[in-house]
Amino acid sequence: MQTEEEILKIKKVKNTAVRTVVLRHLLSLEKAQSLKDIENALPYTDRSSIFRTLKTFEENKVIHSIEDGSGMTKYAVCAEGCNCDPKDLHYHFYCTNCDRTFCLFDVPIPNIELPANFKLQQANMVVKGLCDNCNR
Amino acid sequence: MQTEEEILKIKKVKNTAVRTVVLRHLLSLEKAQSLKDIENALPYTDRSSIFRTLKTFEENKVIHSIEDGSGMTKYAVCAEGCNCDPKDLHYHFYCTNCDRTFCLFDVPIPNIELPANFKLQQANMVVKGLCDNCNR
DNA sequence: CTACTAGTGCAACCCGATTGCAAAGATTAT
DNA sequence: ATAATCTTTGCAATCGGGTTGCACTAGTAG
Ligand SMILES: [Mn+2]
Ligand SMILES: [Mn+2]
Ligand SMILES: [Zn+2]
Ligand SMILES: [Zn+2]
Repeated sequence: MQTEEEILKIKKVKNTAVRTVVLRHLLSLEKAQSLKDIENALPYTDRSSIFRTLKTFEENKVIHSIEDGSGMTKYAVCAEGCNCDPKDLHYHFYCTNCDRTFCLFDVPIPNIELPANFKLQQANMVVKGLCDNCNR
Repeated sequence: MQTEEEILKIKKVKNTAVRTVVLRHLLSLEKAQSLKDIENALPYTDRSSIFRTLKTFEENKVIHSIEDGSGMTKYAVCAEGCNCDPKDLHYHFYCTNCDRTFCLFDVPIPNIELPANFKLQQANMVVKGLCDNCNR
C-alpha cells in the first residue's frame, strides 16, 4: 500500500496539509466517503477546502467518484496504476442496509455490447443489495 | 404500445388529470426525462404535483428512475411486464454530448458474480459516451 | 525583501428535491 | 341528495448537497 506522499508524488499533485489529511482519511477506510462523511471526520478542516481537494484529486486521478443513488457523491481512492479509463471500470456495491459503498475491484466487468455506432467513454455501475455483513 | 389508461389500470394507479398528462408525456419521448424537463414541457402543471406523480408512478412500477450523474434524476416508463426486479435490469446510456439518457433494453446484462454472501437487489448501471447521433 | 502564485477559510449562493398546508376534487356513508 | 371522509393538487416555504466569491495566508521565484 502506497503512502499519501507517494500517491501525490506519482499523480503530480502538490502536497498540502489538507490534501494529506483528506487522502490519509480516504486510505484509512475501505468504504467510499461522501463530502459530508469527510467533513464530519475532519472537524477542523473546512468543507470547501475538502471539496476543492476532492475536485483536484479527481482531476488528477487520485480518486474517482461514485454516484450510488444515496443523494451524495462518494469518493474512493483509485487502485494503483488506475487511469480512470474504461479498462479501470469496476462495479460499486451499495448496501441498502448499512449504507456503505465499496469498489468491487475483483468482480470482472464484462464487455458491454453497445448498439451500433455508440462509443463508450465511462460508466457508473452501482449494484445494490445486502453486503456480507448485513445478509445474515 | 399500451395507452396511459391501460398502463394505469394494469398497475392499479388511479387515473387523474395530472397523472395522465405526465404519463402521456413520458410515453411520447424515447429519452428519460427529469422533473425539470417535464415541468418545462407541461407549463400549466405544478412542479410538486409532477413530483408526487413521479413518486407514485415509481412506487407502483409504472416508471423507473435513473441516476445518470447529470445531477438530476431521470425517469422512464417501464417496459411492458416489468416488475423492477433484478431480471428487469438494463443498462442506461448517457450521451455526454447531447445529454440524453436512454434505456438500453436490447443490451443483455450479464450475470454479476458478487463476492460470497452478497445479495443483489437492484442496480443502477449507467454507461456514458457518445450516442449514434453524436458519434460522427 | 518583494512580487507573484497557489491554497485555505468563511459566508453566501445556487438549484434540485421535498414538505406543510389549505383548497379542490373524488368517494363513501347516512 | 347531503354530509363526512379521503385523495389529489397548487402554492409557498424549506432542506441539503454542492459550488463560488473573496479576502487572507502560505509558499515559491526573482
Ligand atoms: Mn471504485
Ligand atoms: Mn431504463
Ligand atoms: Zn451492509
Ligand atoms: Zn448524443
